[in-house]
Amino acid sequence: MLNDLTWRHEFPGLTGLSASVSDLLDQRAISAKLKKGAVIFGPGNAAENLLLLVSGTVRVQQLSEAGREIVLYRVHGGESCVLTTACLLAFEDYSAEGIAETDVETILIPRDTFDELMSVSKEFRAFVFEAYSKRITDLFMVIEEIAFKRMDIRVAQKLLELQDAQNTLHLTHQKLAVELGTAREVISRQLKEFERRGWLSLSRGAIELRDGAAIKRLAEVM
Amino acid sequence: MLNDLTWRHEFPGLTGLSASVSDLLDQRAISAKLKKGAVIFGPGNAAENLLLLVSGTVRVQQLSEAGREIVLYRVHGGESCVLTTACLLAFEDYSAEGIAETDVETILIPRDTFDELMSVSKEFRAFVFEAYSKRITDLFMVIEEIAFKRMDIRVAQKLLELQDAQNTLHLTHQKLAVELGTAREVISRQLKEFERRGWLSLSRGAIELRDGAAIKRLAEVM
DNA sequence: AATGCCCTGTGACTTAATCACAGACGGGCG
DNA sequence: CGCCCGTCTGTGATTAAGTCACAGGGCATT
Repeated sequence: MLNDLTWRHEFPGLTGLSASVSDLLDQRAISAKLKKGAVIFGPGNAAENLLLLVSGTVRVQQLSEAGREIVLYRVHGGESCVLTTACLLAFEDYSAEGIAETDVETILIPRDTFDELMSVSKEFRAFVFEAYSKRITDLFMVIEEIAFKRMDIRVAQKLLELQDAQNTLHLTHQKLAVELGTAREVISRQLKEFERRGWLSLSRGAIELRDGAAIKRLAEVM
Repeated sequence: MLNDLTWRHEFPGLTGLSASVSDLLDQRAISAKLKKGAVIFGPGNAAENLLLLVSGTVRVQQLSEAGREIVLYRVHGGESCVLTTACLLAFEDYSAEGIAETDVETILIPRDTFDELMSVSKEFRAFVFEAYSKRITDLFMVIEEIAFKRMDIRVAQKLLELQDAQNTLHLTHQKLAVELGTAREVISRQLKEFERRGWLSLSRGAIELRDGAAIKRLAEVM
C-alpha cells in the first residue's frame, strides 16, 4: 500500500476517479525507483505491470536483427508506458525495449489490478485510451518522418528537441544517429556542415547550439 | 438488432463471451456493408464506432502534408480496426485514413456500447488488447523496414505478399510505391531489374511473377 | 608517458530519391 | 476506324543518404 500519494498530482487523467477506485489504486499500486540505464522492458521479458512514470524519462527504442536501433518515443513524468499494456494483456512480446534515461520514479499497477480498473472505472479507461492515442500518433509521426523528411531537417528538429537549458546536447554522434535511425557518418557530416555555417560548435561528446534561430528556420521548412 | 449472427464465427476472440454480454452485443451492434473504395475513416472525420471486419480488406494509410502516402497495414476479415478506438475514446483525430480495398461487410459497435463491453467483459478486453498488440507490432515492423531494409528486398517481399492465385499483381508502379513509402521511379527501376533477371514480366497495370523461388530467396535475405 | 578505447572526420563507392521529360498504352469519342 | 487525351512506364541526370574502410585525436587508466 502506498502512503505517499503525491504522485497522483502528476496524472490529471486520474483525478476524476471515484473514492472506491482511488482506494483500489492506492492499495494495489507499487511505488518503485529505478536507476538511470535500467532496462524496464525488452525482448524476452514481457512487462508484468502497467508503468506510470512519476518523474524522469524512459526511452523506448526498436532494435533490428542487424544490430541497428531507432528511438521510437520517450515517456516523460506524468505519462504512462501504455503500449506495454497491450502485450501485458495479450501476452505478446514486443521487439522494442524501454530504458530509463534518467533516474526514474514509477508506479506499477499489476496486471490483475489493471484489468480490474479497466472494468470498474470509466475514467481509468479514458486515461488508458488517451495514452494509447498519443503513442500511436507518435508512431505515425515517426513513420512519416523516416519515410518522407529530409535528413538535414530531421537533424535540426532533433537538435532543438534535445538541447538543454544551456543550448547544448551532451551526446555522441552515434547516439544522435540512433535517435533518427540513421548512420553515424551521416550525422557527423550533417553536423560538420551546420558547424561550417556557424550554427553550432562541436566538441567530443557535446554539441553547442550557437544560432538556434537559423536551426529553427531549417527545422520548420517541413 | 442483428438477426444474422453468423458473423461471430469469424472472431475467435469473441467466442468465450457470457450469454448476457453476447446479448448486449447482438442488440447494439450494427451490420453494414461498404463498397470498394469507401473511406471508412480519415483526417477530419473521427470514427464513431469500433469496426469489426467480417469480410473484405481495409487498407490503412498515412498521408503526408507533401501529398505522399504510405500503407501502414491492412485489416482483413476476422480482425478489428482497433487503433481507431483509441481516437474513438480519446477524441483525438488520426492523420491516417482507412479505405475499403474490396467490398466489405462490417459490424459496428457504437462508442457507448464499446465502453460498456470493456467494462463488463474480461474476454472483450482481452480481444481488444490482443488486437492492439498485433497492430502495434505491425507498426514497429513498418518502422524497422523503412529505416533499415534494402529497397530490393522490400519490393520482393511486397510482391510475394500481394500476388494473387495466378502469381500476378494487378496494380500500377505508383500503387506499389505507396505500399513501400517510396517514389514510383524507384519501383519502376527495381521491377525492370527483376524483369531483366527473368523473375517476372511487366505489362501495363500488371506484374506477373515467373520465378517466385528466386524472388523469395531475395526476400529472405533480411 | 604509454596504452587502449571511444569518438570523430573523411574519402570512395553504392543505393535511393528527386527532377525532368519522352513515349507507350488504352479507353472513349467523333 | 482512327484520333485524342489521360495515365502509366522507362530512363537519363543530379542530389541526398547510406555503407565501407580507415586514420587520427581525446581521454581515462595504468
